[in-house]
Amino acid sequence: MAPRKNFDHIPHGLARALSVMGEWWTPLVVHAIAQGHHRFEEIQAELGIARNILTDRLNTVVDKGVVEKVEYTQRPRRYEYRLTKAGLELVPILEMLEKWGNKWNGNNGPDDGSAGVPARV
Amino acid sequence: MAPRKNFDHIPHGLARALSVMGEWWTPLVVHAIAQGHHRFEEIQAELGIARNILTDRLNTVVDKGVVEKVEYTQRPRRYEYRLTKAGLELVPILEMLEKWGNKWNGNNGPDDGSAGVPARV
DNA sequence: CAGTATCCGCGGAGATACTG
DNA sequence: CAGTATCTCCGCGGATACTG
Repeated sequence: MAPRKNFDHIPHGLARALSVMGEWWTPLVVHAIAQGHHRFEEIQAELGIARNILTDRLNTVVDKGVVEKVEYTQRPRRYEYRLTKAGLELVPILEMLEKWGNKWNGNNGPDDGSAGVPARV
Repeated sequence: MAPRKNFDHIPHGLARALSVMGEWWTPLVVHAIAQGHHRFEEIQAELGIARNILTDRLNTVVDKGVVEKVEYTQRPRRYEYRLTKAGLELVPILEMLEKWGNKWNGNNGPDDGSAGVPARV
């Protein structure tokens, strides 16, 4: 059934948080914004995400209350994206995740060190 | 293209970590194991995940070096799943995520409080 | 009990072209 | 510059039946 599942029986906000993570671009977008990339093209260039998807993720993230649009000129209506409080609080978590990712680069090797996945990508 | 993307230009372990998160069941599986559910059926029952997907996620997670299979009887070869060091280090992060999810229950409401996503499902 | 095998739907993501 | 609109691909996930 893919996301949007019935998480009810899972007694965790984790599931809720993961409904955000389900779209794996979302945290990257949040991270990019946290890095100071506030405009559409900036984020797009930074991440190399498809434009339509970026629009979509931005909506998601605004919807979730993690990011808000701030008008920065109104002649041609232009917005930039800023983290909300919720978004800001997500950042350190993303950073921990990042550190974790760097440390165990997708693989730790149970005990021999040879082990699995040699960087799938 | 979905996961397995070319994350190379994204200078973060975050992307790496997210390749694990891409499958949104993965963290839930890790969490379930951390909770003390070490056997297939336990995890399956706990999460309500489809069996084939569970097999798949379990493989992913073993592959990533987050979980390891431990044989607990060899007459009928039976394994249980235990977190590796990498897996253990992931747990507190999941917990932060969980707290975050609980706090901002998928929405904070930019300023009105009515806002978005009222539990999509 | 612990998986494996099939079949299928949905939606996330990519590429690209177009608009204000 | 900041999106929107289309179209397609494909992998995640669900359901279910089968095997050791």
